[in-house]
Amino acid sequence: MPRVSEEHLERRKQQILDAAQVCFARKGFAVTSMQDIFAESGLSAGAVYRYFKSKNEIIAALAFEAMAGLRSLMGELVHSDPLPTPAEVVATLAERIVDQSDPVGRIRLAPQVWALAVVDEETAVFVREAVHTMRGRWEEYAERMRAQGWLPADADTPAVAAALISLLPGFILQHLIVGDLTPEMLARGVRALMPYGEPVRPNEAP
Amino acid sequence: MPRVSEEHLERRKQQILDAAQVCFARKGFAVTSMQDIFAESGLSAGAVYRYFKSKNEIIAALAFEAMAGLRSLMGELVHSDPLPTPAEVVATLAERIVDQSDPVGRIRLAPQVWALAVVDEETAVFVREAVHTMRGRWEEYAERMRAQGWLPADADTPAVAAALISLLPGFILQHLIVGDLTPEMLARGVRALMPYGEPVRPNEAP
Amino acid sequence: MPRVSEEHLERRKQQILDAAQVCFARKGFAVTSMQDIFAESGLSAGAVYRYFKSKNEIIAALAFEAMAGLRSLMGELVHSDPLPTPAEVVATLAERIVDQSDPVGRIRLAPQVWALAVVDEETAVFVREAVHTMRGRWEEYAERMRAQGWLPADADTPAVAAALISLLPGFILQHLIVGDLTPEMLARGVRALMPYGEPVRPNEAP
Amino acid sequence: MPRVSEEHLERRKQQILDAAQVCFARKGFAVTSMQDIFAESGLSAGAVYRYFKSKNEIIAALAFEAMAGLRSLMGELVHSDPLPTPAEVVATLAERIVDQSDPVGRIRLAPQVWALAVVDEETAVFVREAVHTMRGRWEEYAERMRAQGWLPADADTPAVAAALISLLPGFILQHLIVGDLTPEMLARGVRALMPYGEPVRPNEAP
DNA sequence: CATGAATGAGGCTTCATTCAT
DNA sequence: GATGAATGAAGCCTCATTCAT
Repeated sequence: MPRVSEEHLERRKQQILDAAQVCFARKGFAVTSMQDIFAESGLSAGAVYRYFKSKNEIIAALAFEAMAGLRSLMGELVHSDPLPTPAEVVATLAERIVDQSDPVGRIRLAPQVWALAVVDEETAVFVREAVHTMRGRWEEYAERMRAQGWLPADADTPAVAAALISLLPGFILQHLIVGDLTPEMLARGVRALMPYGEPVRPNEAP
Repeated sequence: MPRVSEEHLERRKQQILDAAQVCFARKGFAVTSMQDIFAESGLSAGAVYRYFKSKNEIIAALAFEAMAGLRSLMGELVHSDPLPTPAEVVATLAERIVDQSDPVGRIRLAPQVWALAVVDEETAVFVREAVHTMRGRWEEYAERMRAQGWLPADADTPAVAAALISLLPGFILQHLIVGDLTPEMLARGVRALMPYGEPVRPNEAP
Repeated sequence: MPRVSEEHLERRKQQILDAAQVCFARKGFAVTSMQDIFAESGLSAGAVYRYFKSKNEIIAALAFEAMAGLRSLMGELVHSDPLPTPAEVVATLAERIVDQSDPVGRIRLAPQVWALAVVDEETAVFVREAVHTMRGRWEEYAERMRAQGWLPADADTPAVAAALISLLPGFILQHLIVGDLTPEMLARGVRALMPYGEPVRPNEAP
Repeated sequence: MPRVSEEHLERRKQQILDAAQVCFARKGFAVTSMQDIFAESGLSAGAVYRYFKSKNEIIAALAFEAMAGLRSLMGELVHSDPLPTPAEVVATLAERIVDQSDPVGRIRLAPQVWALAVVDEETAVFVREAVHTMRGRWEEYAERMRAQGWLPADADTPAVAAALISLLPGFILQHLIVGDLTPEMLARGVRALMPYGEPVRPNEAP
């Protein structure tokens, strides 16, 4: 029978995660110290450790959130009607990504999580999970493309999904690190390469 | 053993970098300790510090090599004759990437470097540099695509380059973390989306 | 044990300074390791570093105290009534110095501080400050000497102050290093050279 | 049967001592590393270690030289004719000290040596030795003072010597650290306090 | 004789975590 | 529940010294 309300606990937890997120986005998982998180959250060491057993648990929670965020990003697009072109889908996603990449935005954690997943099996597990879910969404989309006649009847839709999904990390990195790639530009490139719905197909083989 | 040859020095430096590379690929920049590198290289602390002023300098050297490696990967492809389709280019690159992703392969460092670049300006500098060079190569390729009639005459080739290059990080991550994406599968997906050179274009707009 | 009293904190700080003082008096600033201080204080590394940011900060605090100690030594003497002779003043100061030169006495740090001040500007700053204050006191004394008729009316009292103050480092060093110079002996020498208040002046020029 | 001439060895040794002296004067014994000395001397590690068994041996050699230098400073003054007043002696010595306190001057080592002597018995040994020799010189001087009638017949000449010698460290420190005490000023102060040879004694006792 | 690469103990400091209050 | 002082292992790096060449 908890003395404090469930929501109080939840609020505290979120307060810690928010602070940690700011720190991690600023300095990365490794360089951020727990003391940084104490300071940013305004809580004491003991308080933070009441809600999270370890720094790794905070990282894991945030890594999970970051992946979940990416995953949820592409939820509804699949079912839009009429079927958006790949350029349109990509543009929409890229815009959402840009929205979340302010200095404290969740997206800034994505590259940290990927790097961690390469060397840490525990992290790899739910990155894989997130990728699989996302691929599922893209597969549905690829199937609608095929139904639309945008792909051959025998097209390998999982492969198409994998290819389309591959565009996103590249956009995120170019956006976060290089900083000069806009959603519009990406969409323009994709549209040139995959001109679905364009009045004239320019790329007929000779 | 003083007065050693220039190449001895170079060999030592490489010995250290190789050892560090193994450690970093295994545990990441942050978790790898200098002791790990001493042990892996078989050298003493003092010896390593004769060649590199700090752990950061080793990381920087390796990060640089990793980006340079990625960059050099796509050197000649641009000039192949006849012009390879995007699917072919991507397949070739993906194969090279796979070749280099064994436990000690340089590619395993790429995600670490990206993560670092997001929070460390110094690293960001040469990641940017590498991206710009790579984009240059892809732009040449995009221009050849246009010349070939695969892109509209007014196609935004820098945008096309940015879009195509975006595919690679996604492949690397899916390959390293999820492990189930092969070069062939990626190529299949790309070919379905960009069927240049196919006898019949299936995806005519209605 | 959080939320401790202000005085607890102060006590801890003093505990550390006391331990450091013992170590420094025994082995000098350079040879004393932080481990020595941890052991002597009975505190852990982390505890010590909670109160002092670095070894240098401990040295600085102690160096400051040592100089402040010397300075405060000669506070009241100046205003004694009737005016003590230089020999009396010097004897009194030397006695106090002897009192503080037991193995844990602050005076043992003075030579360390002087040595440091020669090569470290930061230390030099407050040694200078201490010297200036002390000279001020001696100048007041010199002025009373003049008023007493012990100095010519046009005597350069700052110069007299500098000369008198010069006797102290020499006494400290001879006491600490050679060990055979007592306050009485110094006073005897000074009295022979400056026989103020003696019934007969023996040193008339021919 | 040495392959190289005796004087070559001596020259090398001096070359090393000179370099070490520069380093020590600049940064102090503790902060100066052997690598600093290698660099300053232009010799290799092996070369330096051929002439000195350890860093401590270099310090000892230089500490000895520094004390010997101080000692030799006051050699001939004692026998000057006619007998110089204390103010004159002190002025002359102070001038010599100033001459040697340029950035690489031997005098800058004196405070280092004193500090070392307080904590290191080996150093203390020859500082004591130097002090004793110097006191011997000052005693001769004090005896001449007495013969001159400047001191009472029963004056404790060793005590007078100790008192006079005490003035020097104070001058050295004020000169090196505070920087505003000139030989002239010191002499003025001493003359006011010990007006030997002045036409009129102002400080007659009542 | 000289070189300078190599050693490795040990120095200073940080930081995730605990627990008495 | 909350606090924050305390812990101590471990990290990075320096440096006096050696010795193969």
